[in-house]
Amino acid sequence: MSASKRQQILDTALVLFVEQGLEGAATAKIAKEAGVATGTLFHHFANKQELVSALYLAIKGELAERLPPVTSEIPTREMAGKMWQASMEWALSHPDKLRFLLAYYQSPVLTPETRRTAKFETLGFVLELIKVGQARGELANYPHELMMEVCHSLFMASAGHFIDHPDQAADPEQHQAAMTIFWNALAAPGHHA
Amino acid sequence: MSASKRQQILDTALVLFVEQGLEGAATAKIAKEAGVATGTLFHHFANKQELVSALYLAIKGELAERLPPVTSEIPTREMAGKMWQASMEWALSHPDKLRFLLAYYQSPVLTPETRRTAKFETLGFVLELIKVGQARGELANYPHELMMEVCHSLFMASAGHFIDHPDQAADPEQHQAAMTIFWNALAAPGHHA
Amino acid sequence: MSASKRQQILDTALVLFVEQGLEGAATAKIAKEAGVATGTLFHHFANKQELVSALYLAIKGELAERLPPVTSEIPTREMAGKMWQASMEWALSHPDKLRFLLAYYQSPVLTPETRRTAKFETLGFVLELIKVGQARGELANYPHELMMEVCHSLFMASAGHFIDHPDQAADPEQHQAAMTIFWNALAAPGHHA
Amino acid sequence: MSASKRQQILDTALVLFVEQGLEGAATAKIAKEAGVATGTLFHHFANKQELVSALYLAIKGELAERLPPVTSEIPTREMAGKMWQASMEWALSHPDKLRFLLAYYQSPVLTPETRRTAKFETLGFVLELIKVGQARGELANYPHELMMEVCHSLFMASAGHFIDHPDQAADPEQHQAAMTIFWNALAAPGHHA
DNA sequence: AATGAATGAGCGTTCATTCAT
DNA sequence: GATGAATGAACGCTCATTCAT
Repeated sequence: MSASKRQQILDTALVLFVEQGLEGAATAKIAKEAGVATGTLFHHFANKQELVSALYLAIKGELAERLPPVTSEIPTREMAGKMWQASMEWALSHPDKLRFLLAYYQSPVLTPETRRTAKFETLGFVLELIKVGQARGELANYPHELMMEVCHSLFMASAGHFIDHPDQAADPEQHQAAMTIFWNALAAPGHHA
Repeated sequence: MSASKRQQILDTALVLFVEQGLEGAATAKIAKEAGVATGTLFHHFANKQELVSALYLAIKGELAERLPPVTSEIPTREMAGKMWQASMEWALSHPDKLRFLLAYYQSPVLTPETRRTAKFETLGFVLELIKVGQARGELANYPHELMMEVCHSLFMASAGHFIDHPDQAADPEQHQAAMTIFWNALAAPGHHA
Repeated sequence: MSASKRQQILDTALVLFVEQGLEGAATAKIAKEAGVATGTLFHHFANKQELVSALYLAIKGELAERLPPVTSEIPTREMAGKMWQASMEWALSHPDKLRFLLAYYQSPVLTPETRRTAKFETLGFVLELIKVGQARGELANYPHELMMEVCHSLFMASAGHFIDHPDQAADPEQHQAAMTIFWNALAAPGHHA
Repeated sequence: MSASKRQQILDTALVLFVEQGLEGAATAKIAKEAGVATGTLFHHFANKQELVSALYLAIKGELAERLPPVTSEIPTREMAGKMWQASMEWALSHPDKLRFLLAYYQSPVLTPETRRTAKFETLGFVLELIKVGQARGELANYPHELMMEVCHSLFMASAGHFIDHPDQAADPEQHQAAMTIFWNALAAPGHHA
């Protein structure tokens, strides 16, 4: 029961944070909506800030889990395509989670520490993929940090776009377009689509 | 004096919002820091929400003002390059303003109305540029909304990256890389760098 | 009006602190009882702790004001008697104030800083009196700090006793006894009553 | 183990109450620090109030145990001196306990009932000593209650003073002075030191 | 007896906003 | 227009206490 109460709180917090913002969602409201007492929330999370961080990391972790392992047995473009597709499928089936990441990635309420953990622990595979692609000459030789930012922002922007416009998300051509944009942004000369 | 007080409030609000978040920056704190009375803030802005919106639109407007007019007399790639450079120069000389846009673009505290105004009034020229580029066959024929999201997110991510890493911002090669990524993302086949 | 609200809060706080203890008297209760809004209390005192300290120092200061100036023109015993009487009169006409000092002098809720201020700023005259008396050979040559503690505790205990037992406070002989105890405690050999 | 848990709780409560005040020391904190579960504390003490009272009475009782029995076979002054010395030795070797008594004797958190029990059950011998001394003409004929208050307050003040100033506690002359003050305060005329 | 997760009333404090001056 | 004291609802959080295990 205890673990489930913790989870209920996280689930409810996600919905309320996305709907009403971090400050719009009072801890008492979250607890009530989750069907637990106010005190229970603070039994599981030392304070509201920690609830936000825990939620952020849980979501990033969940995304990371859904992704296929990086392998160099297939061309980088194919590998990147699989990644993109898996991520996008996850995003479209968990729109609230994507929106939460989108809304608070840059917010000052997230500690740099939390951001860092999210970046390196859960997105380490992106860096790996970039290195492999560069070694094979399939990806351009831009600085790694810049490339990671580009990966992150293009995916987030595309996913957000599709979530905001479900009609367009239903069109495979648009998905194809988004993936092509992503690939062309980072491909080495001669490897563009 | 009155007009200047309004501006003092906006200037102070920007700094405090970026440093401490929207809710971390109490109106009383903003007023005090700006050197005006609490009540004065509410003479100039009906409520806090309006202060946030006014600040958001003022910043977007300031950015729009710095940009060169869209013209079809030069190749799209050159035009896009000028746009990118002018935007980036503005961003790097106003890091707080960029960070503010970055942090609150996706936040639920901004009304959809404000977001819409920002998008169409101040970023209308981006759409214009896309249309011109597509007509000439220099830009790919992706859906306009998707392309605008990509423009926005790539610029924001790159500018944020350079502001966070001033050492890398000093390297012209990195700026070149960022621009190339931007161009390649949207260029029509055969027009990649 | 503003100064009076501050005073209303102090007056109400005194009563509630004595009746219900520091923690029993919620800030909201104090404000309500004082006829002001909760926020007003915090407009005048940064936090509850500061309200307690301000009250403590205000009371000590009020007592100090009531006392006659130390002079060496009369015998030490007479001088001490005047002090004692003036203090006791004040205490008996402000029983709540005396009780407040009594209850919180040793409490860990008072910062050492506040205690120190009370001791030296408002009770400096006691030290002065002791020095004069010793110079004249009328007071015993015990260490000053010990003597001050004795002065303080004998007065507090006696005043508390009389406040708890109004019937005994009405008997001049008992007051005489208390004063004699006080004098004999500190008198030099040969000067006892 | 059970009896020892009760004792662990009392020991820990003493330390935390003295350090952080009655309200600063949450029952959960006490339990944790004592190495027992929250619920265990409430098995041994019906509620927090009872824990405080039990602690208060236990300490008073411990002090009473250390004292020599009152006898009329030696002069009152000698008897009082033995009492004072035994009490002071106990106080100096249990500074936290003394401080606890000091801090909460006057506090409204202690029920009058507890205070009364402490006064008559554990300090009955003081009254006895006073009566014997008066019968012999060695102590002044002041009202008993006043004399008991004086005994109590002088001892508490002196003990507190020595605990706060260990350097002065090391000086036998200061102890002599404190005892002389105590005796002179209550001695009958002609019996002063 | 012992545990510790759960409770929810109540706390100290904040803060957007008002309004008399 | 400008001021800042005053407001009070709402917040994050605490904590004595309970109870199923």
